[in-house]
Amino acid sequence: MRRLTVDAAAPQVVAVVGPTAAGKSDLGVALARALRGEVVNADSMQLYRGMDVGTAKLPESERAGIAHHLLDVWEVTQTASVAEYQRLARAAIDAILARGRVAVLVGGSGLYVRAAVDDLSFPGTDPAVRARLEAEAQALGAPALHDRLRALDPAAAARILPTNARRVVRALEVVELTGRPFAAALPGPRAVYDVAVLGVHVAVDALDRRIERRVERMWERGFPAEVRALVGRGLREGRTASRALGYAQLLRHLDGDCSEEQARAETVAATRRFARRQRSWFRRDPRVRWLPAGPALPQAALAAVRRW
RNA sequence: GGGCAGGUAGCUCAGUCGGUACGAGCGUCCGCCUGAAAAGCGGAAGGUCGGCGGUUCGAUCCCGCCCCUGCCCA
Repeated sequence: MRRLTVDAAAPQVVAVVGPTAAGKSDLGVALARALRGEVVNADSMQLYRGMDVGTAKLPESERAGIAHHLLDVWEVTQTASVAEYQRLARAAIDAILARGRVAVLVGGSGLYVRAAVDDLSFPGTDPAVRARLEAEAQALGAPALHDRLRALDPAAAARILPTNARRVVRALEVVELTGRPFAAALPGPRAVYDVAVLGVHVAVDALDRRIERRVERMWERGFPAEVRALVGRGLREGRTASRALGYAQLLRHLDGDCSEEQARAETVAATRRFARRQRSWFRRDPRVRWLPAGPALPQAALAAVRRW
C-alpha cells in the first residue's frame, strides 16, 4: 500500500458516512480544506446530472473551491451501476492520491462506499439474461426461481430469501453467466486503501426533524419544477433515477395519483425509512468512528483523522 | 333534551352467532443486502377489546348506567 499523501499523518482516504440529512457534505468540505483533499461523491443519486435540489447536492457556491468528483456523471435515463461506480471512484481516488492529496469520500450509499474502498469485485451482468429471468420471476413467482437456485447453487439459495425476487434473479444471472456460485454474503471489511471512516451521528428524533426541514426546503427551492424538467429528459424511463426519494413521489403526483402535498408528506416518510436503513447498514461496519453532529464536529473529525 | 352510528395494537380499521384476540395495513424496533442500493427483502415487539356494575361456569361480544366522538331531530 503506497503512501502518496503529503500529510503523513493523514490516511489516503477519509470516508464520511451516515444517514441522510446528517451533514456529511459540509463536513466533507471542511475536512478537504483542512487536509488538502478533494471530495469524491459516494451518493448514488448525486451521480445523476440534473438531480440537484432533490438530492441536496452541494451547490458550487458552497464547495469552498474544493474539487468535487463524481457528481453529474450519469443521465437520468441510465441505470445506476455499482460496478461502474467502482471503476469511476477508484480512478478518481487514484488520481487524487497521485496528486499527493487526500481523497475525502462522502456519501450515504453504503454499498457504493464499500465498492470504492473495499476489496469487492462485482460479477458481470447481461441485460438479456436479466430481462429473461425477471420475466420468469414475474410469471412464475420468486419462490419458483428460488427452487431452481437451490439446485444450482445451494449455498446462495440458503442465504437468499425465496420472496426476494431481486436477489434470486441476480444470483441466477451470475451463476448462468460465470458458471460459478454467487457470493450471497458480503465479505467483511477489507480496504484496498489506507482509510479512515467517520460516521456522522444524529439522534433519531433530531434526524427526523432535520429530514422534515430538508424536504420543506427542497420544495421552497423548486423541487417540483426540477422534476418536471427532468421528465423532459427521460426521468420516467430511468430505471433507478425515477425511483429516487422525492422524485418517485413527485412523478406519482404528476401522474395524478396523489396531491402534491401528499407527495411531499410521503417523501418525508420514505426518507425517514431510508435513514433507518442507512443506520443499520453503517452500524455494522466496525471501522466507523461515530461523531455527534454539531458545531464541534469538524474539529472532532479532524482530530479523529489525525489520530487514526 | 331526544334519536342514530361508533369507541378493539401508536394510527386507520377488520373480527368474535358468549368459550384463551387467526387480526390486517401503516408506524416503531431489529436484521439482511456483491452490476437497480434514495432500490429490494425478512423478523419481532405492541391490545385491561371506552369505564363501572349485572347476567353467566365463562363476556370484548348479552343487559343497565356512565363517559367520549360524529351525524340527525328538537
